[in-house]
Amino acid sequence: MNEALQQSCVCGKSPNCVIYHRSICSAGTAEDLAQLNRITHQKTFPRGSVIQAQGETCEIVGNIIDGVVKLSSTSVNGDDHIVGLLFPSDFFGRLFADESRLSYEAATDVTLCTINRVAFERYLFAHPLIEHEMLKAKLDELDAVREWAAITNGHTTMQRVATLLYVFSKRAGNQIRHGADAPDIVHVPLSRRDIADYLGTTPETLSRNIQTLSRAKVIRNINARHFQLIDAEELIRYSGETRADLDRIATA
Amino acid sequence: MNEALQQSCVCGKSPNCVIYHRSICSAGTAEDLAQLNRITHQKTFPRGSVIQAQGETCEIVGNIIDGVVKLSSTSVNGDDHIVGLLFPSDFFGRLFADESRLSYEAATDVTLCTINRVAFERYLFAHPLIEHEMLKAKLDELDAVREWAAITNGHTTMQRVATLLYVFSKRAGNQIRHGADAPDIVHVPLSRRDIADYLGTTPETLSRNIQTLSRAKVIRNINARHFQLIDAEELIRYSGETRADLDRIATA
DNA sequence: CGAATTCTTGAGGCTGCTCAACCTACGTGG
DNA sequence: CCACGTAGGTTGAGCAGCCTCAAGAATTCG
Repeated sequence: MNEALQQSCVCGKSPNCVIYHRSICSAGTAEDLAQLNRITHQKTFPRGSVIQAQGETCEIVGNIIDGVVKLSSTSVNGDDHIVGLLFPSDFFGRLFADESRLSYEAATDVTLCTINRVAFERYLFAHPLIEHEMLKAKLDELDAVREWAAITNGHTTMQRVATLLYVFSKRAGNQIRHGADAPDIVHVPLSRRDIADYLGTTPETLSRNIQTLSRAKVIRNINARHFQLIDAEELIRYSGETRADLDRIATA
Repeated sequence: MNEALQQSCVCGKSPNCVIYHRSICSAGTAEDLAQLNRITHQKTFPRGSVIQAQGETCEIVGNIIDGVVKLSSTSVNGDDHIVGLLFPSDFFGRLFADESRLSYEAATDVTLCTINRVAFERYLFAHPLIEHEMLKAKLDELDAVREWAAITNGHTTMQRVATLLYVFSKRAGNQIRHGADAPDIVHVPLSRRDIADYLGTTPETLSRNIQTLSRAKVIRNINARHFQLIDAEELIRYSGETRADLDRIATA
Protein backbone atom coordinates (compact mmCIF):
# COMPACT_ATOMS: atom_id res chain seq x y z
CA MET A 1 0.00 0.00 0.00
CA ASN A 2 1.11 3.53 -0.75
CA GLU A 3 2.61 5.40 2.22
CA ALA A 4 1.00 8.71 1.31
CA LEU A 5 -2.40 7.09 1.27
CA GLN A 6 -2.14 5.82 4.77
CA GLN A 7 -1.25 9.21 6.12
CA SER A 8 -3.88 11.49 4.73
CA CYS A 9 -6.59 9.59 3.03
CA VAL A 10 -9.87 9.63 4.75
CA CYS A 11 -12.36 10.86 2.23
CA GLY A 12 -12.80 14.59 2.53
CA LYS A 13 -10.12 14.97 5.13
CA SER A 14 -7.64 16.81 3.02
CA PRO A 15 -7.26 18.34 -0.43
CA ASN A 16 -3.87 16.65 -0.48
CA CYS A 17 -5.60 13.31 -0.52
CA VAL A 18 -5.01 11.25 -3.62
CA ILE A 19 -8.58 10.07 -3.60
CA TYR A 20 -10.03 13.52 -3.01
CA HIS A 21 -9.36 14.73 -6.53
CA ARG A 22 -11.15 11.95 -8.27
CA SER A 23 -14.05 11.27 -5.96
CA ILE A 24 -17.30 13.11 -5.51
CA CYS A 25 -15.84 14.89 -2.50
CA SER A 26 -14.11 17.30 -4.84
CA ALA A 27 -17.43 19.05 -5.48
CA GLY A 28 -18.01 20.23 -1.93
CA THR A 29 -16.86 23.32 -0.09
CA ALA A 30 -14.46 23.11 2.85
CA GLU A 31 -17.33 23.16 5.33
CA ASP A 32 -19.17 20.46 3.41
CA LEU A 33 -16.14 18.23 3.58
CA ALA A 34 -15.55 18.90 7.25
CA GLN A 35 -19.13 17.91 7.94
CA LEU A 36 -18.74 14.80 5.82
CA ASN A 37 -15.53 13.90 7.53
CA ARG A 38 -17.24 13.80 10.90
CA ILE A 39 -19.38 10.85 9.81
CA THR A 40 -16.80 8.84 7.87
CA HIS A 41 -14.70 5.97 9.15
CA GLN A 42 -11.67 4.36 7.65
CA LYS A 43 -11.84 0.58 7.66
CA THR A 44 -9.81 -2.27 6.24
CA PHE A 45 -11.07 -5.57 4.96
CA PRO A 46 -8.85 -8.59 4.28
CA ARG A 47 -8.89 -10.20 0.86
CA GLY A 48 -11.94 -12.40 0.32
CA SER A 49 -14.13 -10.77 2.94
CA VAL A 50 -17.61 -9.64 2.08
CA ILE A 51 -18.22 -5.91 2.45
CA GLN A 52 -21.85 -6.09 1.47
CA ALA A 53 -23.68 -9.35 0.79
CA GLN A 54 -26.26 -9.83 -1.94
CA GLY A 55 -29.77 -9.61 -0.55
CA GLU A 56 -28.75 -8.03 2.72
CA THR A 57 -29.54 -4.59 4.07
CA CYS A 58 -27.35 -1.84 2.67
CA GLU A 59 -25.57 -0.49 5.73
CA ILE A 60 -22.54 1.31 4.47
CA VAL A 61 -21.34 3.12 1.39
CA GLY A 62 -18.14 4.99 0.70
CA ASN A 63 -15.00 5.33 -1.33
CA ILE A 64 -12.22 2.87 -1.94
CA ILE A 65 -8.90 4.18 -0.70
CA ASP A 66 -6.72 1.25 -1.60
CA GLY A 67 -7.22 -2.19 -3.16
CA VAL A 68 -9.76 -3.70 -5.51
CA VAL A 69 -13.39 -4.50 -4.75
CA LYS A 70 -15.34 -6.91 -6.92
CA LEU A 71 -19.00 -6.46 -7.59
CA SER A 72 -20.63 -9.79 -8.19
CA SER A 73 -23.98 -11.37 -8.74
CA THR A 74 -24.45 -14.88 -7.44
CA SER A 75 -27.16 -16.99 -9.03
CA VAL A 76 -29.09 -19.81 -7.41
CA ASN A 77 -26.84 -22.52 -8.86
CA GLY A 78 -23.92 -21.01 -6.98
CA ASP A 79 -21.80 -19.75 -9.85
CA ASP A 80 -21.20 -16.07 -9.43
CA HIS A 81 -20.31 -13.63 -12.13
CA ILE A 82 -18.26 -10.52 -11.54
CA VAL A 83 -20.11 -7.59 -13.07
CA GLY A 84 -17.71 -4.88 -12.08
CA LEU A 85 -14.41 -4.01 -10.48
CA LEU A 86 -13.92 -1.00 -8.25
CA PHE A 87 -10.59 0.76 -7.81
CA PRO A 88 -9.26 3.51 -5.52
CA SER A 89 -11.44 6.65 -5.66
CA ASP A 90 -14.44 4.63 -6.85
CA PHE A 91 -17.62 4.82 -4.85
CA PHE A 92 -19.03 1.57 -3.50
CA GLY A 93 -22.37 0.59 -2.03
CA ARG A 94 -25.96 1.03 -3.05
CA LEU A 95 -27.71 4.28 -2.17
CA PHE A 96 -31.47 4.64 -1.84
CA ALA A 97 -32.17 0.92 -1.66
CA ASP A 98 -32.77 -1.19 1.40
CA GLU A 99 -31.59 -4.44 -0.09
CA SER A 100 -28.48 -4.94 -2.17
CA ARG A 101 -29.00 -6.84 -5.42
CA LEU A 102 -25.27 -7.36 -5.78
CA SER A 103 -22.47 -8.27 -3.42
CA TYR A 104 -19.34 -6.25 -2.75
CA GLU A 105 -16.31 -8.35 -1.95
CA ALA A 106 -12.68 -7.51 -1.29
CA ALA A 107 -10.66 -8.91 -4.23
CA THR A 108 -7.46 -7.81 -2.48
CA ASP A 109 -6.87 -6.42 0.98
CA VAL A 110 -8.75 -3.13 0.84
CA THR A 111 -8.90 0.12 2.74
CA LEU A 112 -12.21 1.90 2.61
CA CYS A 113 -13.62 5.20 3.67
CA THR A 114 -17.04 4.17 4.91
CA ILE A 115 -20.16 6.17 5.72
CA ASN A 116 -23.44 4.96 7.10
CA ARG A 117 -25.74 4.76 4.12
CA VAL A 118 -28.72 6.56 5.61
CA ALA A 119 -26.50 9.27 7.05
CA PHE A 120 -24.94 9.83 3.65
CA GLU A 121 -28.38 9.97 2.03
CA ARG A 122 -29.34 12.73 4.46
CA TYR A 123 -26.09 14.46 3.67
CA LEU A 124 -26.81 14.31 -0.07
CA PHE A 125 -30.28 15.65 0.49
CA ALA A 126 -28.76 18.66 2.22
CA HIS A 127 -26.10 19.11 -0.47
CA PRO A 128 -27.71 19.03 -3.93
CA LEU A 129 -24.46 19.98 -5.64
CA ILE A 130 -22.77 16.88 -4.34
CA GLU A 131 -25.79 14.78 -5.25
CA HIS A 132 -25.49 16.29 -8.70
CA GLU A 133 -21.88 15.09 -8.91
CA MET A 134 -23.04 11.67 -7.80
CA LEU A 135 -25.58 11.60 -10.61
CA LYS A 136 -22.94 12.53 -13.18
CA ALA A 137 -20.63 9.84 -11.85
CA LYS A 138 -23.37 7.24 -12.05
CA LEU A 139 -24.23 8.24 -15.62
CA ASP A 140 -20.61 7.74 -16.61
CA GLU A 141 -20.61 4.42 -14.81
CA LEU A 142 -23.73 3.36 -16.68
CA ASP A 143 -22.08 4.06 -20.03
CA ALA A 144 -18.95 2.24 -18.95
CA VAL A 145 -20.89 -0.83 -17.80
CA ARG A 146 -22.79 -0.95 -21.07
CA GLU A 147 -19.62 -0.52 -23.09
CA TRP A 148 -17.99 -3.33 -21.15
CA ALA A 149 -21.06 -5.50 -21.68
CA ALA A 150 -20.73 -4.96 -25.41
CA ILE A 151 -17.11 -6.05 -25.25
CA THR A 152 -17.61 -9.19 -23.21
CA ASN A 153 -20.55 -10.24 -25.31
CA GLY A 154 -19.40 -9.75 -28.85
CA HIS A 155 -15.79 -10.81 -28.65
CA THR A 156 -13.77 -13.99 -28.35
CA THR A 157 -12.11 -14.89 -25.10
CA MET A 158 -8.69 -13.93 -26.45
CA GLN A 159 -10.00 -10.48 -27.36
CA ARG A 160 -11.39 -9.99 -23.88
CA VAL A 161 -8.15 -11.13 -22.27
CA ALA A 162 -6.10 -8.79 -24.41
CA THR A 163 -8.49 -5.92 -23.65
CA LEU A 164 -8.25 -6.53 -19.93
CA LEU A 165 -4.48 -6.75 -19.92
CA TYR A 166 -4.18 -3.55 -21.93
CA VAL A 167 -6.62 -1.70 -19.70
CA PHE A 168 -4.76 -2.80 -16.59
CA SER A 169 -1.48 -1.73 -18.13
CA LYS A 170 -2.89 1.76 -18.66
CA ARG A 171 -4.83 2.17 -15.44
CA ALA A 172 -3.23 4.47 -12.93
CA GLY A 173 -1.62 2.70 -10.04
CA ASN A 174 -0.90 -0.55 -11.83
CA GLN A 175 2.30 0.51 -13.49
CA ILE A 176 5.49 -0.07 -11.63
CA ARG A 177 7.93 2.09 -13.49
CA HIS A 178 11.59 1.19 -13.47
CA GLY A 179 14.55 2.78 -15.18
CA ALA A 180 14.71 3.54 -18.88
CA ASP A 181 16.33 0.19 -19.61
CA ALA A 182 14.11 -1.85 -17.31
CA PRO A 183 10.68 -1.95 -18.91
CA ASP A 184 7.35 -1.39 -17.16
CA ILE A 185 5.89 -4.15 -15.09
CA VAL A 186 2.11 -4.24 -14.79
CA HIS A 187 0.41 -5.45 -11.66
CA VAL A 188 -2.89 -7.33 -12.00
CA PRO A 189 -4.05 -7.69 -8.41
CA LEU A 190 -6.68 -10.35 -9.10
CA SER A 191 -6.63 -14.12 -8.99
CA ARG A 192 -7.09 -16.09 -12.17
CA ARG A 193 -10.50 -17.15 -11.00
CA ASP A 194 -11.61 -13.56 -10.43
CA ILE A 195 -10.33 -12.48 -13.83
CA ALA A 196 -12.06 -15.45 -15.43
CA ASP A 197 -15.33 -14.61 -13.67
CA TYR A 198 -15.01 -11.02 -14.81
CA LEU A 199 -14.39 -12.02 -18.42
CA GLY A 200 -17.07 -14.68 -18.45
CA THR A 201 -14.72 -17.59 -19.01
CA THR A 202 -12.87 -20.25 -17.02
CA PRO A 203 -9.44 -20.14 -15.37
CA GLU A 204 -8.27 -22.84 -17.79
CA THR A 205 -9.18 -20.95 -20.94
CA LEU A 206 -7.79 -17.75 -19.45
CA SER A 207 -4.52 -19.43 -18.65
CA ARG A 208 -4.21 -20.83 -22.16
CA ASN A 209 -4.75 -17.39 -23.68
CA ILE A 210 -2.23 -15.76 -21.39
CA GLN A 211 0.32 -18.42 -22.28
CA THR A 212 -0.39 -17.90 -25.97
CA LEU A 213 0.30 -14.17 -25.59
CA SER A 214 3.40 -15.02 -23.64
CA ARG A 215 4.67 -17.42 -26.33
CA ALA A 216 3.94 -14.77 -28.98
CA LYS A 217 6.23 -12.38 -27.07
CA VAL A 218 3.42 -9.89 -26.56
CA ILE A 219 3.72 -10.08 -22.82
CA ARG A 220 6.11 -11.77 -20.46
CA ASN A 221 4.92 -13.55 -17.35
CA ILE A 222 6.80 -12.49 -14.26
CA ASN A 223 4.47 -14.35 -11.96
CA ALA A 224 0.74 -14.91 -11.67
CA ARG A 225 -0.01 -11.30 -10.76
CA HIS A 226 2.71 -9.42 -12.65
CA PHE A 227 3.47 -9.25 -16.33
CA GLN A 228 5.68 -7.19 -18.55
CA LEU A 229 4.13 -5.56 -21.59
CA ILE A 230 6.52 -6.18 -24.46
CA ASP A 231 4.48 -5.25 -27.52
CA ALA A 232 1.53 -2.93 -26.83
CA GLU A 233 0.60 -2.61 -30.51
CA GLU A 234 0.35 -6.35 -30.89
CA LEU A 235 -1.76 -6.59 -27.71
CA ILE A 236 -4.14 -4.01 -29.17
CA ARG A 237 -4.35 -6.11 -32.33
CA TYR A 238 -5.29 -9.15 -30.27
CA SER A 239 -7.98 -7.14 -28.49
CA GLY A 240 -9.84 -6.33 -31.70
CA GLU A 241 -10.41 -2.76 -30.51
CA THR A 242 -8.87 0.52 -31.55
CA ARG A 243 -6.32 2.16 -29.33
CA ALA A 244 -8.67 5.12 -28.84
CA ASP A 245 -11.48 2.89 -27.56
CA LEU A 246 -9.17 1.03 -25.23
CA ASP A 247 -7.72 4.20 -23.79
CA ARG A 248 -11.21 5.56 -23.20
CA ILE A 249 -12.17 2.38 -21.33
CA ALA A 250 -8.98 2.51 -19.28
CA THR A 251 -9.54 6.03 -18.05
CA ALA A 252 -13.28 5.68 -17.45
CA MET B 1 -50.62 2.34 -31.12
CA ASN B 2 -52.85 2.77 -28.11
CA GLU B 3 -55.61 5.36 -28.56
CA ALA B 4 -55.40 6.63 -25.00
CA LEU B 5 -51.72 7.33 -25.40
CA GLN B 6 -52.18 9.57 -28.37
CA GLN B 7 -54.71 11.68 -26.57
CA SER B 8 -53.04 12.58 -23.31
CA CYS B 9 -49.50 11.53 -23.23
CA VAL B 10 -47.01 14.27 -23.44
CA CYS B 11 -44.73 13.89 -20.47
CA GLY B 12 -45.94 15.94 -17.57
CA LYS B 13 -49.08 17.05 -19.34
CA SER B 14 -51.55 15.15 -17.26
CA PRO B 15 -51.75 12.91 -14.21
CA ASN B 16 -54.02 10.73 -16.33
CA CYS B 17 -51.08 9.99 -18.54
CA VAL B 18 -50.03 6.36 -18.66
CA ILE B 19 -46.40 7.37 -18.74
CA TYR B 20 -46.72 9.94 -15.98
CA HIS B 21 -46.98 7.42 -13.18
CA ARG B 22 -43.82 5.55 -14.01
CA SER B 23 -41.56 8.32 -15.19
CA ILE B 24 -39.58 10.85 -13.22
CA CYS B 25 -42.31 13.41 -13.84
CA SER B 26 -44.29 11.90 -11.01
CA ALA B 27 -41.96 13.56 -8.49
CA GLY B 28 -42.77 17.13 -9.43
CA THR B 29 -45.48 19.49 -8.28
CA ALA B 30 -48.15 20.73 -10.65
CA GLU B 31 -46.21 23.93 -11.35
CA ASP B 32 -43.04 21.95 -11.99
CA LEU B 33 -44.81 19.86 -14.55
CA ALA B 34 -46.44 22.81 -16.21
CA GLN B 35 -43.05 24.41 -16.56
CA LEU B 36 -41.60 21.19 -17.92
CA ASN B 37 -44.44 20.81 -20.34
CA ARG B 38 -43.66 24.15 -21.93
CA ILE B 39 -40.31 22.86 -23.16
CA THR B 40 -41.27 19.35 -24.26
CA HIS B 41 -42.19 18.23 -27.74
CA GLN B 42 -43.85 15.06 -28.89
CA LYS B 43 -42.12 13.46 -31.85
CA THR B 44 -42.41 10.25 -33.78
CA PHE B 45 -39.62 8.25 -35.39
CA PRO B 46 -40.16 5.46 -37.91
CA ARG B 47 -38.68 2.05 -37.26
CA GLY B 48 -34.97 1.88 -37.97
CA SER B 49 -34.30 5.60 -37.66
CA VAL B 50 -31.52 6.85 -35.47
CA ILE B 51 -32.61 9.07 -32.60
CA GLN B 52 -29.13 9.73 -31.33
CA ALA B 53 -26.01 8.49 -33.10
CA GLN B 54 -22.93 7.17 -31.35
CA GLY B 55 -20.23 9.83 -31.14
CA GLU B 56 -22.53 12.71 -31.99
CA THR B 57 -23.56 15.65 -29.85
CA CYS B 58 -26.33 14.86 -27.37
CA GLU B 59 -29.16 17.15 -28.44
CA ILE B 60 -32.29 15.71 -26.99
CA VAL B 61 -33.41 13.56 -24.10
CA GLY B 62 -36.86 12.53 -22.96
CA ASN B 63 -39.32 9.77 -22.28
CA ILE B 64 -40.58 7.04 -24.51
CA ILE B 65 -44.32 7.21 -24.96
CA ASP B 66 -44.82 4.29 -27.29
CA GLY B 67 -42.60 1.74 -29.01
CA VAL B 68 -39.20 0.26 -28.29
CA VAL B 69 -35.85 2.00 -28.50
CA LYS B 70 -32.65 0.01 -28.72
CA LEU B 71 -29.45 1.22 -27.14
CA SER B 72 -26.50 -0.09 -29.06
CA SER B 73 -22.77 0.15 -29.23
CA THR B 74 -21.17 -0.22 -32.65
CA SER B 75 -17.57 -1.33 -32.80
CA VAL B 76 -15.08 -0.53 -35.54
CA ASN B 77 -15.61 -3.84 -37.36
CA GLY B 78 -19.23 -2.87 -37.89
CA ASP B 79 -20.99 -5.43 -35.73
CA ASP B 80 -23.12 -3.66 -33.19
CA HIS B 81 -24.30 -5.06 -29.94
CA ILE B 82 -27.53 -4.05 -28.27
CA VAL B 83 -26.77 -3.17 -24.66
CA GLY B 84 -30.24 -2.17 -23.63
CA LEU B 85 -33.86 -1.89 -24.62
CA LEU B 86 -36.06 1.02 -23.62
CA PHE B 87 -39.81 0.78 -23.25
CA PRO B 88 -42.63 3.26 -22.68
CA SER B 89 -42.00 5.44 -19.60
CA ASP B 90 -38.25 4.85 -19.83
CA PHE B 91 -35.98 7.83 -20.07
CA PHE B 92 -33.71 8.04 -23.08
CA GLY B 93 -30.68 10.15 -23.93
CA ARG B 94 -27.48 11.04 -22.17
CA LEU B 95 -27.49 13.90 -19.69
CA PHE B 96 -24.41 15.89 -18.74
CA ALA B 97 -22.29 14.66 -21.62
CA ASP B 98 -21.56 16.38 -24.89
CA GLU B 99 -20.90 13.27 -26.88
CA SER B 100 -22.97 10.10 -26.82
CA ARG B 101 -20.98 6.89 -26.37
CA LEU B 102 -23.97 4.83 -27.44
CA SER B 103 -26.58 5.13 -30.14
CA TYR B 104 -30.33 5.27 -29.65
CA GLU B 105 -32.30 3.71 -32.47
CA ALA B 106 -36.00 3.10 -33.01
CA ALA B 107 -36.53 -0.69 -32.92
CA THR B 108 -40.19 -0.13 -33.78
CA ASP B 109 -42.07 2.99 -34.77
CA VAL B 110 -41.75 5.12 -31.66
CA THR B 111 -43.41 8.14 -30.13
CA LEU B 112 -41.20 10.20 -27.86
CA CYS B 113 -41.60 13.09 -25.52
CA THR B 114 -38.42 15.03 -26.24
CA ILE B 115 -36.70 17.85 -24.41
CA ASN B 116 -33.63 19.77 -25.38
CA ARG B 117 -30.84 18.29 -23.33
CA VAL B 118 -29.32 21.52 -22.06
CA ALA B 119 -32.73 22.94 -21.23
CA PHE B 120 -33.56 19.84 -19.22
CA GLU B 121 -30.24 20.05 -17.42
CA ARG B 122 -31.09 23.59 -16.37
CA TYR B 123 -34.50 22.39 -15.31
CA LEU B 124 -32.96 19.67 -13.16
CA PHE B 125 -30.59 22.17 -11.59
CA ALA B 126 -33.59 24.25 -10.55
CA HIS B 127 -35.49 21.19 -9.28
CA PRO B 128 -33.27 19.11 -7.00
CA LEU B 129 -36.13 16.80 -6.04
CA ILE B 130 -36.62 15.75 -9.62
CA GLU B 131 -32.88 15.35 -10.08
CA HIS B 132 -32.99 13.18 -6.99
CA GLU B 133 -35.61 10.97 -8.65
CA MET B 134 -33.41 10.82 -11.72
CA LEU B 135 -30.52 9.62 -9.60
CA LYS B 136 -32.64 6.92 -8.00
CA ALA B 137 -33.86 5.79 -11.41
CA LYS B 138 -30.31 5.61 -12.73
CA LEU B 139 -29.16 3.61 -9.72
CA ASP B 140 -31.92 1.10 -10.39
CA GLU B 141 -30.95 1.04 -14.04
CA LEU B 142 -27.34 0.38 -13.11
CA ASP B 143 -28.32 -2.63 -11.02
CA ALA B 144 -30.57 -3.90 -13.79
CA VAL B 145 -27.84 -3.55 -16.44
CA ARG B 146 -25.38 -5.41 -14.25
CA GLU B 147 -27.89 -8.12 -13.50
CA TRP B 148 -28.60 -8.53 -17.18
CA ALA B 149 -24.87 -8.66 -17.91
CA ALA B 150 -24.54 -11.49 -15.42
CA ILE B 151 -27.33 -13.33 -17.21
CA THR B 152 -26.02 -12.94 -20.72
CA ASN B 153 -22.52 -13.84 -19.69
CA GLY B 154 -22.96 -16.88 -17.51
CA HIS B 155 -25.76 -18.71 -19.26
CA THR B 156 -26.31 -20.76 -22.39
CA THR B 157 -28.10 -19.28 -25.35
CA MET B 158 -31.21 -21.33 -24.59
CA GLN B 159 -31.29 -19.93 -21.06
CA ARG B 160 -31.04 -16.39 -22.38
CA VAL B 161 -33.77 -16.98 -24.93
CA ALA B 162 -36.08 -18.46 -22.32
CA THR B 163 -35.34 -15.57 -19.96
CA LEU B 164 -36.12 -13.00 -22.63
CA LEU B 165 -39.37 -14.66 -23.66
CA TYR B 166 -40.52 -14.92 -20.06
CA VAL B 167 -39.64 -11.31 -19.33
CA PHE B 168 -41.51 -10.12 -22.40
CA SER B 169 -44.50 -12.20 -21.42
CA LYS B 170 -44.59 -10.47 -18.05
CA ARG B 171 -43.77 -6.96 -19.10
CA ALA B 172 -46.70 -4.60 -19.07
CA GLY B 173 -48.02 -3.76 -22.49
CA ASN B 174 -46.91 -6.93 -24.23
CA GLN B 175 -49.78 -9.12 -23.16
CA ILE B 176 -52.76 -9.27 -25.40
CA ARG B 177 -55.37 -10.78 -23.15
CA HIS B 178 -58.22 -12.68 -24.70
CA GLY B 179 -61.09 -14.59 -23.14
CA ALA B 180 -60.66 -17.27 -20.50
CA ASP B 181 -60.55 -19.99 -23.17
CA ALA B 182 -58.29 -18.09 -25.57
CA PRO B 183 -54.90 -17.95 -23.91
CA ASP B 184 -52.59 -14.96 -23.71
CA ILE B 185 -50.64 -13.98 -26.76
CA VAL B 186 -47.35 -12.22 -26.16
CA HIS B 187 -46.04 -9.60 -28.51
CA VAL B 188 -42.29 -9.34 -29.05
CA PRO B 189 -41.91 -6.19 -31.12
CA LEU B 190 -38.32 -6.85 -32.20
CA SER B 191 -36.83 -8.48 -35.26
CA ARG B 192 -34.88 -11.70 -34.88
CA ARG B 193 -31.69 -9.86 -35.59
CA ASP B 194 -32.35 -7.33 -32.82
CA ILE B 195 -33.17 -10.05 -30.34
CA ALA B 196 -30.04 -11.94 -31.35
CA ASP B 197 -27.91 -8.81 -30.95
CA TYR B 198 -29.45 -8.21 -27.55
CA LEU B 199 -28.78 -11.76 -26.40
CA GLY B 200 -25.30 -11.89 -27.87
CA THR B 201 -26.03 -14.64 -30.37
CA THR B 202 -26.99 -15.05 -34.03
CA PRO B 203 -30.41 -15.12 -35.69
CA GLU B 204 -29.77 -18.74 -36.67
CA THR B 205 -29.06 -19.99 -33.17
CA LEU B 206 -31.94 -17.92 -31.83
CA SER B 207 -34.31 -19.42 -34.36
CA ARG B 208 -33.21 -22.96 -33.50
CA ASN B 209 -33.84 -22.34 -29.81
CA ILE B 210 -37.25 -20.85 -30.42
CA GLN B 211 -38.18 -23.82 -32.59
CA THR B 212 -36.97 -26.20 -29.88
CA LEU B 213 -39.21 -24.48 -27.33
CA SER B 214 -42.03 -24.62 -29.83
CA ARG B 215 -41.55 -28.36 -30.45
CA ALA B 216 -41.41 -28.93 -26.68
CA LYS B 217 -44.85 -27.28 -26.44
CA VAL B 218 -43.54 -24.59 -24.12
CA ILE B 219 -44.56 -21.85 -26.50
CA ARG B 220 -46.47 -21.77 -29.75
CA ASN B 221 -45.37 -19.64 -32.68
CA ILE B 222 -48.16 -17.49 -34.04
CA ASN B 223 -45.83 -15.57 -36.30
CA ALA B 224 -42.40 -14.02 -36.05
CA ARG B 225 -43.44 -11.37 -33.55
CA HIS B 226 -46.20 -13.12 -31.62
CA PHE B 227 -46.12 -16.26 -29.54
CA GLN B 228 -48.44 -17.99 -27.15
CA LEU B 229 -47.07 -18.98 -23.76
CA ILE B 230 -48.29 -22.53 -23.13
CA ASP B 231 -46.18 -23.67 -20.18
CA ALA B 232 -44.72 -20.86 -18.08
CA GLU B 233 -43.23 -23.23 -15.48
CA GLU B 234 -41.36 -25.12 -18.17
CA LEU B 235 -40.11 -21.86 -19.69
CA ILE B 236 -38.75 -20.85 -16.28
CA ARG B 237 -36.98 -24.19 -16.06
CA TYR B 238 -35.34 -23.57 -19.44
CA SER B 239 -34.22 -20.14 -18.25
CA GLY B 240 -32.20 -21.52 -15.35
CA GLU B 241 -33.45 -18.73 -13.10
CA THR B 242 -35.92 -18.71 -10.26
CA ARG B 243 -39.36 -17.27 -10.82
CA ALA B 244 -38.61 -14.57 -8.24
CA ASP B 245 -35.51 -13.42 -10.09
CA LEU B 246 -37.28 -13.37 -13.43
CA ASP B 247 -40.20 -11.39 -12.09
CA ARG B 248 -37.82 -8.89 -10.56
CA ILE B 249 -36.06 -8.44 -13.90
CA ALA B 250 -39.38 -8.10 -15.71
CA THR B 251 -40.61 -5.29 -13.50
CA ALA B 252 -37.30 -3.46 -13.24
C1' DC C 1 9.52 -28.41 4.93
C1' DG C 2 5.04 -30.18 3.90
C1' DA C 3 0.12 -29.00 2.94
C1' DA C 4 -2.98 -26.42 0.60
C1' DT C 5 -4.08 -23.43 -2.79
C1' DT C 6 -3.47 -21.66 -7.25
C1' DC C 7 -2.02 -22.04 -11.81
C1' DT C 8 -0.97 -24.63 -16.00
C1' DT C 9 -1.37 -28.29 -19.37
C1' DG C 10 -3.77 -32.04 -21.80
C1' DA C 11 -7.64 -34.74 -24.03
C1' DG C 12 -12.27 -34.97 -25.46
C1' DG C 13 -16.88 -33.50 -26.25
C1' DC C 14 -20.47 -30.11 -27.00
C1' DT C 15 -22.32 -25.63 -27.91
C1' DG C 16 -22.89 -22.19 -31.02
C1' DC C 17 -20.96 -19.76 -35.18
C1' DT C 18 -20.35 -19.69 -40.31
C1' DC C 19 -21.84 -20.32 -44.71
C1' DA C 20 -25.32 -21.61 -47.73
C1' DA C 21 -29.82 -22.84 -49.26
C1' DC C 22 -34.63 -22.71 -48.76
C1' DC C 23 -39.05 -21.00 -47.23
C1' DT C 24 -42.42 -17.42 -46.06
C1' DA C 25 -44.64 -12.93 -45.87
C1' DC C 26 -45.33 -8.80 -47.80
C1' DG C 27 -45.34 -5.01 -51.04
C1' DT C 28 -45.03 -3.56 -55.92
C1' DG C 29 -46.11 -3.30 -60.48
C1' DG C 30 -47.62 -5.39 -64.62
C1' DC D 1 -55.31 -10.54 -59.42
C1' DC D 2 -51.25 -12.80 -59.82
C1' DA D 3 -46.16 -12.79 -60.81
C1' DC D 4 -42.25 -11.24 -58.95
C1' DG D 5 -38.71 -9.19 -55.87
C1' DT D 6 -37.05 -8.41 -51.46
C1' DA D 7 -36.38 -8.83 -46.69
C1' DG D 8 -36.80 -11.62 -42.86
C1' DG D 9 -36.93 -16.13 -40.95
C1' DT D 10 -35.86 -21.15 -40.84
C1' DT D 11 -33.14 -25.26 -41.64
C1' DG D 12 -28.94 -27.96 -42.59
C1' DA D 13 -23.89 -29.33 -42.59
C1' DG D 14 -19.44 -28.60 -40.98
C1' DC D 15 -16.15 -26.60 -38.13
C1' DA D 16 -13.93 -23.86 -34.35
C1' DG D 17 -13.77 -22.23 -29.80
C1' DC D 18 -14.48 -23.08 -25.27
C1' DC D 19 -15.93 -25.84 -21.38
C1' DT D 20 -15.37 -30.08 -18.61
C1' DC D 21 -12.79 -33.28 -16.34
C1' DA D 22 -8.40 -34.72 -14.81
C1' DA D 23 -3.69 -34.58 -13.68
C1' DG D 24 0.56 -32.29 -13.06
C1' DA D 25 3.55 -27.92 -11.81
C1' DA D 26 4.24 -23.89 -9.09
C1' DT D 27 3.47 -20.86 -5.40
C1' DT D 28 2.02 -19.57 -0.83
C1' DC D 29 1.66 -20.21 3.92
C1' DG D 30 1.72 -22.33 8.30
